This record gives sequence, structure tokens and C-alpha cells, in this order.
Amino acid sequence: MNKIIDFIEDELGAAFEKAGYDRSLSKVTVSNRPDLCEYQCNGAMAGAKAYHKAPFMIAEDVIANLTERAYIGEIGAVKPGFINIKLDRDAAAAYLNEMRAAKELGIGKADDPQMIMVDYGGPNVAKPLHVGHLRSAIIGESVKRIAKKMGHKVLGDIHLGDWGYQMGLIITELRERKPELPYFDEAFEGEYPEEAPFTISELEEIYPTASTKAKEDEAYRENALHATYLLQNGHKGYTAVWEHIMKVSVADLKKNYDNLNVKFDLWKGESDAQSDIPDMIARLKADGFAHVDQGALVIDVQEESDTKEIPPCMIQKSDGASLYGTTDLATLVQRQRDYGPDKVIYVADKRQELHFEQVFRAAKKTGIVPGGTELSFLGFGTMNGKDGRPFKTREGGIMRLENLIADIGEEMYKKITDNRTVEEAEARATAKMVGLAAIKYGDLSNQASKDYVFDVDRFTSFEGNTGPYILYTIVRIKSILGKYTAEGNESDGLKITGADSDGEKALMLEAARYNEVMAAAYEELAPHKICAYIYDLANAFNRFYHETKILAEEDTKKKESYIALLILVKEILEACIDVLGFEAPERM
RNA sequence: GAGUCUGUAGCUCAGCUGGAUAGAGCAACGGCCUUCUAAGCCGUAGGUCGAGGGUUCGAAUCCCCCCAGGCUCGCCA
Repeated sequence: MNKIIDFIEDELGAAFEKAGYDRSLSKVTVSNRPDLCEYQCNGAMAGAKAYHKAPFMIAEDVIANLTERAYIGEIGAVKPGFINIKLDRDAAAAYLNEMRAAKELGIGKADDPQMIMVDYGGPNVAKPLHVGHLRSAIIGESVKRIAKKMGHKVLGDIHLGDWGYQMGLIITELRERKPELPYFDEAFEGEYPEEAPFTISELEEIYPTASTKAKEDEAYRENALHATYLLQNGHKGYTAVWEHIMKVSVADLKKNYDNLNVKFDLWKGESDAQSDIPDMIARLKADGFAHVDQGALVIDVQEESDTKEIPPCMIQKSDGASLYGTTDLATLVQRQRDYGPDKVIYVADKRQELHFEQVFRAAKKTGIVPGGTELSFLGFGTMNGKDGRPFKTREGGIMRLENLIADIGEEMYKKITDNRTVEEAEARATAKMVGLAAIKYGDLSNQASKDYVFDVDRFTSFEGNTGPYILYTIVRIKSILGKYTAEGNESDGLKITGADSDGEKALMLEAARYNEVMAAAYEELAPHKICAYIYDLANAFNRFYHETKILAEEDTKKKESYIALLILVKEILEACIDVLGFEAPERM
């Protein structure tokens, strides 16, 4: 379905052409002076120079040549050369009715759907999720859902950190604690136990302990490195331990991501790319892309046109071990073979930008991915505390994600039960939903690339521009619609008619923007644009709600139009929060 | 040192592919609940858009140069 702005632009474009000006000057935007008009076109001023004419004259010319005007209502030329437009009253209603009738609110699905992979999450196995993992999960999930909404085929891949030194550390520590286990008996021939020799909480304690020991004890470090080496070369017992670690840890990760309403399509990890590394390196050497520099194997990625220096992409350390660039390249080899994506989007901390720039260049240069494949990096900023420094617990430690979510859920529960009497189970469920909305909206309403302040008090205050405010608005609408049907009315088949008040018109115009906002959010990978939009839409609704008696309206036709409009607004808000990764309760 | 990002109201942030009086929220102050959920609505106050140049009919937005801060810069990920 076309965007409403496109319709206006078409009509205006025809007028530009008829008046003898370039059609491309007809670009229409939502007005920045809502007191004067609803939409505006600044093309007359932009074209003044080329046509050696006063902008105001061009504007008048265009308006005089306007013949088709199904969408354009009032139109006028102002001062320097603005063309001010109001949407035709009936056209607005017709457009919204069309939206309601169309599939998925008439979203402009992609003409040529792409295969897009979103690489996000990136947790390390055997380490608890902490607040540092929050942004990647939230932003990645939203980007994935937005791309899906636009009609693309999308796969989200968690890209687990499940290979390397950390595994050697855990194995070493486990061996010290329980040397009697069969995994450490080189002569052991039987079947290893099915039961893991540790629980998730033990595992989460083992890693930091081992990590600390390795920093203080050189011999311990050597052991861990050697264990890593053995694991990577197929040691039977260690591989069995690794499998236990994976099973226990992945189950726990799934639980935590489920709590965040984050769902991955693929649970691949660094380990899955390992089998592709030897061949890849051999080929890169044979084809002359990789060469040895200062003992390490590297691929030069500097380009002629560069003004800055880009260090080479390193794919093998001087001791022969691979590193993260190697794994990322091998992962691309594997993705290319298994899925052949048109686009891969990496959602990671912005400090990794240079690394990905190197990997992308190396992948393109060596033909690991075809030239047409788009590799894009979506870097996000740091989540800071109120003091402007990276978010920490009160004690100064790293905040675990579960604790953060639980704290906010608890805070919400208190507020809900303070406000009114609700059944325990419902209060808990609502608190969870509202808490998640508070966290996600708080994050996503900021530009992803910027650092932001995670202020628990502000996010849970439920006032102003917050997730709870959006949910509250949806709940209000649901409540009215519920009462309407409870009175024995049928809510199907109602039609929106032209607006009678400014508040109603404003709400209708906001609703009509849905399509263009979703498209812009996808183009720019910018979930915050959806947040800004639903905040505007919720505001427009609340204003309308305040000045309009909906259920008490005596004119049936008008009342039905109100109800139809509310249904549409509710559906838009729900579609938007779904894409942001949270949902609204029935009551709150 | 080089590169890169950021600097908008007391605080947290939009706006940045140039347009008409720079917008929100919080905090402050003042109104609005016998009536569809006041987690709401309306209003008042608050800004030389870090500083200075330039381009333009027009600059928070583009260019240059400063100032302040963050981050990155081959064998961690």
C-alpha cells in the first residue's frame, strides 16, 4: 500500500510538471508548522535558482496547475515560497479504511525480499548474561523483527562465544576439583556419563575462579592453554566436557533470552565455524591473499582511496592459533554456503567497528562473500548509570541481567499493587510485561549508536515518554473497545468517516504515518524512530480521548467511526510494540 | 600522535539527506477526576543549539578551524 505522502507527492508532481518544472521538486514532508498546515513542500524554493524565478511565483504556478486533487485538500503558497497543504477530509478517512482492510495494515512489503541474517546476542557460554549483553539482544531483536515486517526473509543468529581459551580454563579448573572424573582418565574406554558434572550455578562460579587463578599463576595458565589446544584438536574427554558445558549453559541462556522475549532462529557459535578454518586458510594462502607479517598471518585490507590507515586483518597468531577475525571470516564462509544471505547485519558494541571493517574488507577482497552481498555493522553505545559511567551494581560490580530484570519487575509489582487491588497472579504477569516494556523502550528510544543513561527510577516512573505510557494508552483503548462490545455492539465492518475536530484529524494523520515510519526505521536500522512515532501517536490519542466522549456519542455513525479509528490505532500501536519486542497486557 | 564519535533547556534525549517562532519527557510552578483507567489532559517558566569563521535567499543541520569529553589504533573478544 502506498504511503499517504506518496499520493500527495504524485498529485503535486503532476502540477510541477504541467507548470514546466522538474517533477522531483515535489518532495512532500509532514509540516513542521502544524498550526499552518499538515503537509508542506519546499520544492519551489529549491528550484528558484535553476529557473531564475522567485520561489513564491513558482509556488503559485504549481498551485495554478494542480488538476488532480483527490488527496490534496486546502493548498496555498506562503511568504518565501512554501507550499502548504491540508489533506482532504474524505481522503484521510478513505486512506485509513483502506489500511484497516489491507493485510498487516497495508505495510509496504519489499518488492524483492532479501535473505537477511542478523548476528546479535553474542553471549559467552558458561558466563552469566550481564547488562552488557542487553543492548545487543534488544536492538538486534528489534532490527530482525523490523526487517521481517518489511517482508524480508530473516534469520537471527546468536553467534555464541563457545570456543577458545575460556573453555580451557573451565576444563582445567574442573580437573583440579574433580580429577577422578572419567573425562580426565586418558585410559578410559567406556561411555561418558550423560549427567553433567556441574550445575549452571557451579559453572558460573568456575569460570571467574579459573580466570583469576590463571592471571596469578603462570603454570595454571599454561595448563589452561594446553587444555584449549587439546580440545581444539579433538581430545575425547575434553570434548565430552565441552558438550556438557554447552548443554547446561545453552539451556540457561535460552531461559534468560526467553524472559527478554528474544528468540533466535539459529543457535550457532564460534565452534561451528572451526571446521571451515583449515581449508579457508589454505585457500587464502594459495590465492596469495594471506601473507606472513611479523610472524602472524594477515590479509591486507588497506585500499587506495583510504585517507586513514586500516591495519591488516589478522587470521593466525604467530603461534598458529586462530583468533576472532579468523572465526568471523569462517562464519561467513559457512553462512555463504548454507544460506547465501543478501545481507548480514552485525549488532555489536561500537568499539568493535574497526574489527568488523577489517573482516568485511577481507571477506569481500578474498571472495568469501560475493560483491553484491551487503555486510553491515550496527554499533551500539554503552549503557551507563546515572553517574554517566558504565552501569554497575550499587556495590560496583557487574549487574547480572536476571537481577536487573527481576529488580524492575519487583518495582513494577509494587506500583501495580499500590494503585489498585489486583489478583496476585495477574499483578505478577502484568508487572513482568510492563517491566520489560520499560527496559526495552528505555533502550530503543535512544539512537542505538549513542551511549545512554539507564536510569531505573526514570524508566519505572511510568510518566512521560516511557514504555509504560505506551502500554497504558493501549490498555485504555482496549478498555473502551471492551465496553463497546459488552454493550452488545458489533465492532466488525465499521467505517471511519471524516474528522470533525482538530484532535480527531490529528490522530488520523498520525495513524496514516505508520507505513512511512516503518519503512524509514528499516532503511536506517533505527528502532528509535518507531518509539518516537508511537509516542506521538499515543499523545494524539490521549488528547483526542480527553476531549471526546466516545461511548457516550449519540450520533451512531460518528460513534462507529470513533470505534473504527480506535481499533486501527490499537492495531498500529500493537504492531509497533511487537516490532520493538514487547507486548501490552489487558489491564494495568 | 593518528582516526573516529559526541557536545541542543537544570537533568535525560529528539530534530542533523538545509527551510517558516529549535521540540519532548523529568524536575519547578498553576489548573482539570460524581462522567470511557488522573500511569492521563491543559497551561506557565526555562535554550547566544560547545566557541569562532565560511557557503547559502535561508544553517542546530553542510564546510573549515579551535575547545572539551568518549572510544579505537596487528597477535583478547
